Amino acid sequence: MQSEIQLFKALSDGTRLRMLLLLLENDELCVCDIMESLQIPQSTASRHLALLRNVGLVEGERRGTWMYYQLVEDQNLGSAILTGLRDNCSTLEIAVEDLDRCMKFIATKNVSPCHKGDKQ
Amino acid sequence: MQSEIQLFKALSDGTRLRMLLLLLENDELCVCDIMESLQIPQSTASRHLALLRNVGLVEGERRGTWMYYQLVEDQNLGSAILTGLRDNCSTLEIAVEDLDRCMKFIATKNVSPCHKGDKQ
DNA sequence: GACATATATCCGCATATCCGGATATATGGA
DNA sequence: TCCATATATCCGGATATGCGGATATATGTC
Repeated sequence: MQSEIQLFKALSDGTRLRMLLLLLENDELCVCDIMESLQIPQSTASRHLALLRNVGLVEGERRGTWMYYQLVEDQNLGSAILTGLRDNCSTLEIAVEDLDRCMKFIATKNVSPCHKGDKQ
Repeated sequence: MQSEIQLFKALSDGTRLRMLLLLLENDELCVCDIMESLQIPQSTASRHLALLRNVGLVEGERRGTWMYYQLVEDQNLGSAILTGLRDNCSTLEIAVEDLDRCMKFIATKNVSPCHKGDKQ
């Protein structure tokens, strides 16, 4: 049952739950999207995403310098949990705020891709 | 989302998962049933059961000197997880062994209630 | 190849969790 | 009330986890 234990461990952290909630609302996000949305340092974002990937909740795909992460569909236990997580938590204030920052940041990127909007 | 975090924390421990698997197969169990089944000290059994109770996965009812624990039905996220847990883990060797010891111990108790079968 | 950006990993420190023996509490019976 | 049994809680030590700055790696551009 080690894999189930690791799955639940991965889920038992607020930062990682926020990441999953964000990915439930976005097909894919890169690391900088997530650090901006959750307002956390890059090393923290990357470390948590690596952990989520290790337990199979998330998968990453490199495109250029960016790593795009998305939820893994069709996981045994995981999918049921993610559904329940959305039902229970997606309207929480912090989740709404995260998503709001996310949308704003992505909109900025469309003007100037992944340069934090520092120039045109 | 603190309650969800606490729920997942409670689930991210092998001893507690084994307890839940055991309770999925038995309507109710007292602490001594569980310590015998899992072969763990009494303080460990009691501590983990208290934690499971605190997150609402389990409820306890005192009957005489015994505390009988059972799963809480109709939990939001919890019920879906317990179902998935049974599907994934109930046939694991350790779960089968735990259940086997449990059945044997309960049979012994029917001869001599909760005295570890040390006399008739 | 030199450089800039994006991401991953390393490291030390702070905090949380697990374990199980020792102790405290609760209940029933003599 | 005293005692035995069942359970709960306390405690200290070992291990695990989270954090974020520093550093390493990867990729694209010039």
